[in-house]
Amino acid sequence: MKFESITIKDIGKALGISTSTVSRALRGSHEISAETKKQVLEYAEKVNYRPNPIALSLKERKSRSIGVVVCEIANNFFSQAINGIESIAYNRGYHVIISQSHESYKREVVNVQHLASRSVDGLLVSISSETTNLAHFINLHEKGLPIVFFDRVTNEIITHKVIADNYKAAYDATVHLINNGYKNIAHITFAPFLSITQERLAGYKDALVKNGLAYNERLVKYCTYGGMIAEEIEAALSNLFTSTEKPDAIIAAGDRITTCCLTAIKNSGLHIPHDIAIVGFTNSNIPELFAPTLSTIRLPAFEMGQVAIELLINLIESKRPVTEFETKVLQTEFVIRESSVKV
Amino acid sequence: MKFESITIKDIGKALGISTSTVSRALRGSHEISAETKKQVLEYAEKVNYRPNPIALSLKERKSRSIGVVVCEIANNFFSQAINGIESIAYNRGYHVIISQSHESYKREVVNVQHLASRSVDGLLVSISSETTNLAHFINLHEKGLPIVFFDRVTNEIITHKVIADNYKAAYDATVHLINNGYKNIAHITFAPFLSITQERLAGYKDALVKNGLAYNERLVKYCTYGGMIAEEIEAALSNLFTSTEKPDAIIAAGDRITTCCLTAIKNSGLHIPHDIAIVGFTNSNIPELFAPTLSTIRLPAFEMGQVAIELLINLIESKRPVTEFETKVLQTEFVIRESSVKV
DNA sequence: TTTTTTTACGCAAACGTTCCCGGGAAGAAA
DNA sequence: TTTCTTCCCGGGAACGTTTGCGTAAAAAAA
Repeated sequence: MKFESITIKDIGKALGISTSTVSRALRGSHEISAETKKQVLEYAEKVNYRPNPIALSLKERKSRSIGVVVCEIANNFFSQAINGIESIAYNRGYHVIISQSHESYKREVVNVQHLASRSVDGLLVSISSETTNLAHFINLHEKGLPIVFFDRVTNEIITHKVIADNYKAAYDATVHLINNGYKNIAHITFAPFLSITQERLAGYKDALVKNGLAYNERLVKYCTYGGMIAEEIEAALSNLFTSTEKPDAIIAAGDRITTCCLTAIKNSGLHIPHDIAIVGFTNSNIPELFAPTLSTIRLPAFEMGQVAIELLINLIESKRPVTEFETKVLQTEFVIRESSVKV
Repeated sequence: MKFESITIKDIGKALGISTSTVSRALRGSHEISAETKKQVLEYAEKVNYRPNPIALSLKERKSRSIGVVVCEIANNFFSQAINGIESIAYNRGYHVIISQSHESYKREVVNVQHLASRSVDGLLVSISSETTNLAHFINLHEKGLPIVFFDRVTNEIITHKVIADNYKAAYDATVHLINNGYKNIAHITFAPFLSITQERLAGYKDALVKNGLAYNERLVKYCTYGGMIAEEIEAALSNLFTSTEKPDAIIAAGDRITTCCLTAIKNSGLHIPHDIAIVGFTNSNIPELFAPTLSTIRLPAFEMGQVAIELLINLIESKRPVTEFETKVLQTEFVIRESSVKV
């Protein structure tokens, strides 16, 4: 099955003029007579002519499309971020091609290569939790492909970055729990190499220390697969609860981790927040529907997406090589609900 | 900023052979000597040659990309469906370009036109709730662009369709509520023109009638914007609760509608399931975390995506025009939890 | 040796577009 | 009348590939 469409050549033939004249008329060149222009424009309108973007891409060596690399879109944070990305990209005439790594290094590499070979003009990336080797990004970046990282970023590549203030978020959440009388605060988080993990861990640590509590690394559990695998989180939890230093509070670092924790706690018969408190990093829009209602740290996902795509498009459209890069830090939103306040 | 890459011309020049020879060597043509092939292959590998897909698209008049038109990806059903779509598309060498209508007819039209002009090879569509005029699809379809509808389908276009068994789902849910002693069962659903609305409504009606209850149209509320606008749902609810025929149960037709109903009921101080029961069509993966746990009808989103993309790719790759179309009906999953069972 | 076949490769066109360059016609300046 | 501008427009190359056709050299057959 094929899908024929009208070309500039067809118009030229129909009107008895050359393709170059048609092209120029369409672009409103001054060196085409008003009469010819009118004729071409009218005919093009009549036959509903649409320039072939593929031919244009070939000629201009750019595709007006940008690639997005995230772990998965079935995740509140990323789907909201993609909404932000799309809202801007569309207006600026760019297409968005989304690919999911599912937290797998291998798939990330494949996806990135695929996107690059599809000639995307730039990449918007949130690194997978399995990724420690960044060669696939570095290669492309060195060849001149504009890349902007968001949320899960890296210091190994000097470019624009957009992150949330994870340090402050974790700090505030920890202080909040301490102020509510919790003393054994666990932190269930992503893979240790991820920037978000490190930022949050730092905030968590500092809050503990500044409030006279010791940092206990046995209370920190890393989920290498970022919660894609429920067993991983359950293992972390059972490990916590069987240890001698049982936590009385948890800070969960992600959407899945949070819901998994809630389920596990519920199944274990513990009472929230009496036996254990929980604060979750989640962009769920229904934290009030949980029982008890869930205290959350919400990332500015939509805005992060918007800022990231703005930066990327600026990079793409910049006439001269950009040498000054910035890291934008957006504020998170901390909403205290029942799950972290003892009654 | 631009991003140069290696072409077969470069390879030819480097090896002192023509581009056609390089092309043929790369494709493993039999009319190229083993020696030359080896040379070319090795060199291509060495410089990391990647064929330019844009040039290929131009030549073959297809882009190996397919467009997906949904309401929004920040929705469990659609993000799961997209996962299904991607899982297949990737393996078969297709790119997926996602666009969101946000339940707006205007945006749907713009998106579809945009996708078409980007030369997608086919379209996977779930119609927006505002859409009553299908001209934008009919046009493209008549020009030969393969389209497969899923979830929200239409009878105005003869092509493959993939839907859930909405009739049975609604029927079963209604019967379940009746069996649990509920008599005034309300149905809060999408726009009346949507196929899913009609299918569910039919199941709901038939279940009532077959169980000796009268169908009361005042208990059915339509949300034209499919729950994108919370006020719409709230209005429907307050309308229901202030009427003389107060419902004692609700069947909510979508993700957003369900959560919105839960919030509203919670705020109104009513007790679920004592004062009012609720069953929701939702693909949320945390219905157990709600209080009370939520009885749900889950659509086979992932499978629907998979089946739809399979059908679409078959259509695209079919040598001869396809005249036999099918409508696949997949089964839903009904899980009864606390919200619909009186204690 | 001559003729035929096979092998291995190059040329050029095509996909749809833009844009440089060149040139004819008409009008203006000499 | 001749020369110079100005105004319009067409030819053709280029972007990266594939592919039909042509052909020189080598191999096989005569």
